[in-house]
Amino acid sequence: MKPLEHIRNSIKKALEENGFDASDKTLLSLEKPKQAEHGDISSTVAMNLAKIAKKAPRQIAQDLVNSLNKKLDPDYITKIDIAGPGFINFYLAEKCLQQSVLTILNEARDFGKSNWGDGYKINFEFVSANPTGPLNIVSARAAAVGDVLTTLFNMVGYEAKREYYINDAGRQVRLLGASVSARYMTELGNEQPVPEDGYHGEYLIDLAKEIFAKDGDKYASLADDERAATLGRMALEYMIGRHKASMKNYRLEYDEWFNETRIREANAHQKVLDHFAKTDMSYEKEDALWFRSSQFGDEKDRVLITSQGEPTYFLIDIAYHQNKYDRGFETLIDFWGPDHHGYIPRMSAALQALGHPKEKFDVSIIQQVNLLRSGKAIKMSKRAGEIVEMDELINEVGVDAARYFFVDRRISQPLDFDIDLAKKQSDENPVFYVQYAHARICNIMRHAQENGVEIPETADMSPMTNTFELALVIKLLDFPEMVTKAVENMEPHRITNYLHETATVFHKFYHENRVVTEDKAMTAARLMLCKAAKQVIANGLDVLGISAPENM
RNA sequence: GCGCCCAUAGCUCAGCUGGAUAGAGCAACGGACUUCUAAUCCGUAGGUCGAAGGUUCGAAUCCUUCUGGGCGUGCCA
Repeated sequence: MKPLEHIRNSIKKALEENGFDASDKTLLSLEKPKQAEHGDISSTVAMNLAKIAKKAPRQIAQDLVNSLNKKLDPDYITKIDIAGPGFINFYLAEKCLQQSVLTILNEARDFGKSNWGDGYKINFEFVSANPTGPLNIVSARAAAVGDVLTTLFNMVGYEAKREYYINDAGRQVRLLGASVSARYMTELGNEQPVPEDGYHGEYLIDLAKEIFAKDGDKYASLADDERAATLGRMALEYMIGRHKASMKNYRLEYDEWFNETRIREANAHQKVLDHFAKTDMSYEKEDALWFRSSQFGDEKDRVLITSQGEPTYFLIDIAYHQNKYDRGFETLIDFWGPDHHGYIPRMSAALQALGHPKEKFDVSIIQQVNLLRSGKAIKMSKRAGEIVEMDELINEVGVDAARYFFVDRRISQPLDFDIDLAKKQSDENPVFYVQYAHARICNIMRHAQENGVEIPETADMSPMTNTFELALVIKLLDFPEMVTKAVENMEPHRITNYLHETATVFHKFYHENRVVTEDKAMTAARLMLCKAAKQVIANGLDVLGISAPENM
């Protein structure tokens, strides 16, 4: 058993023994004291109980410690203190930390995993960009965040899937067709303007050229709307293909690419309309059909069917979300761009009206990205081809740096992405700092082997006693805790922070302790410690989808 | 007007759900390579946590108001 688990279990039993309710998981959370003299692990449970129990926190702490002293294994804990207003501080036994190195290595790739989520099925939908143009920078951030969070949820025992919704129908697709058709005719020498609200990006000129090179003037004789439809389908396919290629290049594998057409062809939105009609959730006004979203806290009611008789995007989207529930997902989590936050109340309202509890649908807004080059913001305008594309950025800075930077910030925070920094191969760049720690460990291993020292499968860890070594183990043991916290708070940046801190602790250890020496027992123990550090850093980088280089 | 996000060191940000003396990284300055990679480490300096109230044993963290910034507020998607 790992020391944190042991402490947690013991606190739980101590709580029960003293007549407290121990079912609240948050009561059992542990923290690391900032000052070394406050021990290795600390619990605030006594202070948190003070209000409920209406007793002095130090008194509660004393009662708990009395129980704890009877339960704790001296192989794990050498001392328990009560300090300040009622902190309970635990001092870990050296032996316990030494053995923990072996535990980490034993769990290897599974170190960090747990069954906290209990197989609960969650659908993560993210990016879902319109297939009318290349993916932009915000999509790149959403992709990184969504991918990493899905990985984290799966690590702690949820059954989480990645999903991408493709809007391959509706008004914007017609506009795409009209736009590419205009570009195509222009290519043939019959200049036509791209519709005002169409897509003006250069990528459609390129596509028109491609079509012309392949098929010549084959489509010129078609009627305008027929040509727009035909070329529109080609453009759609081309764009979706590009989106898929971008994601693959970004090391992101979706479980599902879901076409809007599937909803429309199955007439799934009709079921939503029927349900709303039956439950009096909809009404007609000014030739349109409205949904009573204001009854669920939205500012006003929303249109389901326009006065022209067309289903709105909103209606189709409701049916799509219902479809996700129908496929067995218990909770839906969407990541949307900042321009969509006004859309949350109406979708939440619709799903509640369909009988889904409010908490079964959650949206996280991923804030915008500002690209910086030479310290200045790059203007990203959606107009007339000034889009800075996701692929351009990835090609310039690399997948590793891009993923790290996009995840290294709270998602509710706008992100400044410094292109120069991301490319820099120096200590200023956190990605290299972390990767370097991994490469450095690999190098120690190589050096050992070159000098005839075999990398041990196991070792007597008792020579490992100094503060740098023990500090490293304590840091490594914190990894599963970090993973759980990242999931609970939907905060993937905790993983990058953790990795950076771990790299720091390792570099300090490296600086103070020579690993491969004449002392065979010490060498073996430190090699084991290095292996454990390598494993944890690799696991963390793996969560982020970032490579763990053997040398740099 | 209303709604969402935000305000912490010169810059970029953490701050583990209310805890102990507010921390990193960059930038600045001063040190450490005959050593398993100096892509590293050590040290110095830098703060009225936007402002004012409130809640309590205790607030950067929770509540209210204000100031200042970003975004949104279609029978678009």
